[in-house]
Amino acid sequence: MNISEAAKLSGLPAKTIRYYESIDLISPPRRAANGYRRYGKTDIATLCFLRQARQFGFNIDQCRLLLGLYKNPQRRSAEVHQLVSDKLEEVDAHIRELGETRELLAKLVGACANDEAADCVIIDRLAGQQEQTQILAEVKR
Amino acid sequence: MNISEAAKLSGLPAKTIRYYESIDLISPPRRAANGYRRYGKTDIATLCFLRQARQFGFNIDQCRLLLGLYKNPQRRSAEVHQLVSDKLEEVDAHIRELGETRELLAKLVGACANDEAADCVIIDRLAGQQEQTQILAEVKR
DNA sequence: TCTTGACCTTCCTGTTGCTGTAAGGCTTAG
DNA sequence: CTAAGCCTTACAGCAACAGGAAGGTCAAGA
Repeated sequence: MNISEAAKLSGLPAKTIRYYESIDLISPPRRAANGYRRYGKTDIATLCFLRQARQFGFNIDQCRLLLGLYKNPQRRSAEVHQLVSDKLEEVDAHIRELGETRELLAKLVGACANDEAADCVIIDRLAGQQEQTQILAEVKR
Repeated sequence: MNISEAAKLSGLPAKTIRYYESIDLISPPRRAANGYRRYGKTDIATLCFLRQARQFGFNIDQCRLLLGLYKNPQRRSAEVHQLVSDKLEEVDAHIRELGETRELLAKLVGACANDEAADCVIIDRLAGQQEQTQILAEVKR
């Protein structure tokens, strides 16, 4: 099948498939006489695997590792487990960080007068607090 | 003061300050006779504002808007409120998305045998389920 | 037969928000 | 006089693609 059908079946844009080939994430497929790329079922399986892994938040390098394990019948499931639990921790850290940001933003939204006045708690907060003291110290000099 | 002191006081790398100037996020500072950039307290305040806004997750274009409001004494606090609550929603959406990913990853980690065997639930899951049926359909043809 | 439209190819550029590096000038201390 | 630690510009590169140009191919319809 041609690249557009491979794209449809795998759920990846054709552009992305070519890109993956260009960075040696997948091996170059056979070519038809006219130069068109030809994909088989194994290729589609690989592409699906990559789509899923990317959706799970693995970056390209991590996908490379996963793909290696996927294609290696000698793998130990513990290796896979390690990769995935590392990623889980990564995602957890990211969520915690975003959660903190969220709380701060929520406070700002709650504190803001939200009216026609120019006076704005948010602006004041963004302008900084501890920074202001630094600046005042500068001014006094 | 020179750029490196401005960097120290604002908490932004000197590189970033020059970058912000190059994309017209901040206005070019005065120059000393030797061509060095000279910064004053107002510049530092602006840079601090930007650092805070970036930490809150605002992208450069959003920072541009915020900065406009910051510098405009005629602003209405409602405009600021709007920008920030939009961002809050954005962050919430991001957190929800990551939360779903997290749950899926946790399930994978929990289901994996985590041993020396090659058999691995995670790999199977990443290889896809509904995709497999598609492939089987292909194979049968 | 010709043409139209839908494929396919490669190559180049742009995105976001910086960071790294090269190559060079200024300034100050020893 | 030299070494260090500033400063300058300009260009390249990161991730993970997306968009578009310029051109070749293929099947269907007038």
